[in-house]
Amino acid sequence: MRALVVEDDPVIADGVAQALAKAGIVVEHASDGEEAEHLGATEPYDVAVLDLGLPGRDGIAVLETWRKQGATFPVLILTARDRWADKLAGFRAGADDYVIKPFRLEEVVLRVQALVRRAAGHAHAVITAGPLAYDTQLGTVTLEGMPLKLTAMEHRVLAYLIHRAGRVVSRTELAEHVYDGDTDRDFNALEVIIGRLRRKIGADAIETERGRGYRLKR
Amino acid sequence: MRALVVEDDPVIADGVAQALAKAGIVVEHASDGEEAEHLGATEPYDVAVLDLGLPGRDGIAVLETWRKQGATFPVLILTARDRWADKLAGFRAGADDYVIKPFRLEEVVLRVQALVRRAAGHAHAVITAGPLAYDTQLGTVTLEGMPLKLTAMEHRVLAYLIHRAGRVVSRTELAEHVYDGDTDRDFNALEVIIGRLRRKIGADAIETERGRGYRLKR
DNA sequence: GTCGCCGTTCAGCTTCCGTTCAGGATCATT
DNA sequence: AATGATCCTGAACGGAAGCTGAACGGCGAC
Repeated sequence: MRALVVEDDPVIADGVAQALAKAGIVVEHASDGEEAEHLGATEPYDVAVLDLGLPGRDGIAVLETWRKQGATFPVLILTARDRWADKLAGFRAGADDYVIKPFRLEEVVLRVQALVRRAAGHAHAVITAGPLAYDTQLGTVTLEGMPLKLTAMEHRVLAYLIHRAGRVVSRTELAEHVYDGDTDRDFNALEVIIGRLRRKIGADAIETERGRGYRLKR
Repeated sequence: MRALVVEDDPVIADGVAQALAKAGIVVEHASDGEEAEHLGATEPYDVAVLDLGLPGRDGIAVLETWRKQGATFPVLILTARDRWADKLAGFRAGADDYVIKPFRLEEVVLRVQALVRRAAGHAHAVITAGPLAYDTQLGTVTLEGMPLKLTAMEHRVLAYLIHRAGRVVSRTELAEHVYDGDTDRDFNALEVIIGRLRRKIGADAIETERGRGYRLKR
């Protein structure tokens, strides 16, 4: 884990940094808005701790810049100001949590960990097989980055093959996983699906192991 | 979006429920720990608001049970107790945020929305999908900058789709998140809503994945 | 009360795709 | 090479999935 701490007061900055480090987080530090903007927009952090009371550039403006540049890491805001308007502005700018000074270091660590934990919950789970990539979250399959247009049945078959890429999958096994329950299994239906898939993803992507089943090239 | 509010004080429960409802969130309510445990473990909520001061079963225990059962929705904890130990225990048990009583209803709504948004993987308070932009705090949707006039139901459906933009959303999933647990679900009602949405935001914005669901273009 | 809005229901229709069929191609075995 | 088994494929069918216009009915506003 990698965190950016934006804080001009060296005492607070040091305290937060050490507390986070003790929790196993790699900490980098920016002491003014410009440096913060640059680092946050270019480096891949997992979380940022941002003080609003910066000299010069406003913390909210820094956050807005980050978000405009496409940074998605969660941001915990530190502030001495307890005013409603600040909270609102912070949330609107894309902050994820708030801690009011003075605070306990443990609280900051806990909240940072909570943010990281939740943000990690949607790391994209992508399974690849050769030029194919199956995004389990989006429910889409791409071929060399290009999204494939698949029917429901084709999708089910290909998804299963990708999960078992490199292994021989018998027709029986395929049918069991692709059809629910007690459908009459005529393998010819599957053969047709395989054929249509081959036309979409390349004829040699799915190999036939005669008498044993199919194998998707890895 | 669908939220579970766990709160034994009917006044607070009602206030929170109404505030969330006004923000377009479907709210269900549990007034004791047992009911809360059961609902949270079986129904697919997008967020839960949990009071720690429950009669009988402890709120922390409820949360622990949820997490043990694999519930992943974010949890906002309400508590009158401002003691450090409670916060710690709450975060340990898998809470995502904290609000101390007495609180402003707006703050709860704001934090709930931030949690939902973050849980869906969005950093900024304004979520965009193609020409659409959804302001999670104002609750407004714009199409190429022009504000859209949507009915309550259209709003709920579109908001959910925007949170899941690019993903295939099954009719079942959609129904589960825009209706409360008691309503009979006839997909045809959803089809009509989708049709009306398409007329407002463009026919090709929402793609039909036959046999799998809908997908809002990103 | 009465009016208007909106969520739902219904019926009819269109589109799509999973399956079937028949014939052909390919392979293993002798 | 012959034969039988296995697998492929183009075409077509039929039913399911989804769309839509219209109308109903409930509910809140005035």
